[in-house]
Amino acid sequence: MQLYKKQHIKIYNSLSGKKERLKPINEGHIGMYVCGPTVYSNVHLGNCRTFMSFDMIFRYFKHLGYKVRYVRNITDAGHLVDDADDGEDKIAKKARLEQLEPMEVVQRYTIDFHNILQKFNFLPPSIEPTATGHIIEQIEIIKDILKKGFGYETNGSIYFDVAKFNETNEYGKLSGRKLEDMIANTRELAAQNEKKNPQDFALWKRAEPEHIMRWPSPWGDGFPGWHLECTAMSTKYLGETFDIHGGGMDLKFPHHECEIAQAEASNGHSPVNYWLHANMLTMNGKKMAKSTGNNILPGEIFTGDNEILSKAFSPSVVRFFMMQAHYTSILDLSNDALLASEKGYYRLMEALKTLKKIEPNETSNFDVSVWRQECYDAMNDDFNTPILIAKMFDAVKRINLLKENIETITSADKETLLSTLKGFIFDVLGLEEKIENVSNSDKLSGVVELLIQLRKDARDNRDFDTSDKIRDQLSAMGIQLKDGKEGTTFSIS
RNA sequence: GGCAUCGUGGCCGAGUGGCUAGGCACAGCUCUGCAAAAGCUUGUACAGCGGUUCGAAUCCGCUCGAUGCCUCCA
Repeated sequence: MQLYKKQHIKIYNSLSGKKERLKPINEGHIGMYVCGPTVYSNVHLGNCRTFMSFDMIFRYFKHLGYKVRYVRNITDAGHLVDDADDGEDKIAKKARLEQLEPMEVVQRYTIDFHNILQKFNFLPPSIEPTATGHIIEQIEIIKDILKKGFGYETNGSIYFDVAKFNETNEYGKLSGRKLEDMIANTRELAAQNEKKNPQDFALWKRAEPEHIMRWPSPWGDGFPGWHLECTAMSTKYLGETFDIHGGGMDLKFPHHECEIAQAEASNGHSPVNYWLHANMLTMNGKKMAKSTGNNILPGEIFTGDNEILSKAFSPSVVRFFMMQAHYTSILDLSNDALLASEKGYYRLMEALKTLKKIEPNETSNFDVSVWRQECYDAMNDDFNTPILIAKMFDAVKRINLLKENIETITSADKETLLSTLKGFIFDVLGLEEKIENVSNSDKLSGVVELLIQLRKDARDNRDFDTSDKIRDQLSAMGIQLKDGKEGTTFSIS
């Protein structure tokens, strides 16, 4: 039997503001769309947190046995830099600055994006479509919206008529805004001459002669508006109504609001059953964003090459750090927080190694099945990874007690404990065991074992100068010796 | 200015009415030749002020503070 039949998930739906029981449209199947990156610069750590949250959610669905189609797009066109009326495409701007073809920019940063995600041990999405690959679909949606009377053309650009839409639908329901308030609070912007109302947004923009990224359309050469690509690609691959749409909190308005409007205008019904929004990663208490310069690149964490860091941190440590906070909470990055996570992560990994070596007994005094269900309960409650990790540490404590022969465990319970831990730590949380070069590791282990033996000999002879020298110098190299009842073991950090 | 969210012990961070979250750090003890590792013990925190309640970190109001969105952004 599939796990999902027993484990029932509640998720916080941004649209209703409540936790709701997840009921997929088709039993056993989940369709999920997440807004991907705009590939005009290196992906920063804040971006990674959002994608990591949805990677964890994707992993948990798969763990439960769901068949998931996970679509995460690449925005490689259509993102305007300035106000829509005199905007320039973000990709095209970067291309001009760097004297590159737009697609050269796209290629460079798409590769960077994939490299970073791979280091973080992300699972690839089922489909990773690009905006430029779906111009035709986008044009078709615009035609449909025009036909239904929710759009209008001005000088070769098409805009969405928000006021008209709001007569029959509710624009602003996702972000808790009312159109009247938005109108009352609109800032005075330069000439909005092409739009009927400032709230209207572009579905298609006319391309000026100097504009490099351009496609033909029934309204002349141009390029699609930013919000449209997600509607086009999610509809194409997941259908007019699908289960889950995710993205960063900052996309709630206007991007996701506009997606809802486009889909409702064109299809006549709501596109998404559950809206999920991942919260921001801050640094020094401020949002991380490319535009403000307050950001850190993943590569800088892996090398320690940033002024806020005292050392380098591995991708798994960063992942563990992020998983210790709930995805809907703001998380603040600091060197101290990373150091604390690193210690905890190593302790968890050590316990896992220890468990493999535990000799089983006739009885257990640890109710593994109760603990196991508590782990699922944590994840079923809106993917509460901090609670899950607390449960993992409950197990760590038990394992260390087993090591000390204070508690006992049966062979069957040991297997359940081990497989559950591995399932959550590696499959769901996506953490990785430190992978050492195997051949080097074998040789190194032999050398360390030899030194441990020499140290033991020295200690037996009460030659503590020699024994301490071995211990301290190994420690200085990052090899820690641990004296236990069953002899000495070591770990390499 | 408008709309949201949030304010938890030294640090990070769970927790929506009564029952020990967890991690890191710190202290004491056990173990140890001394350490480390591991185990045990200790911390009575919920921005402030009022209110509801037998009882509130948790509900309501106000104040203060922080952040996000309102313009590209995960």
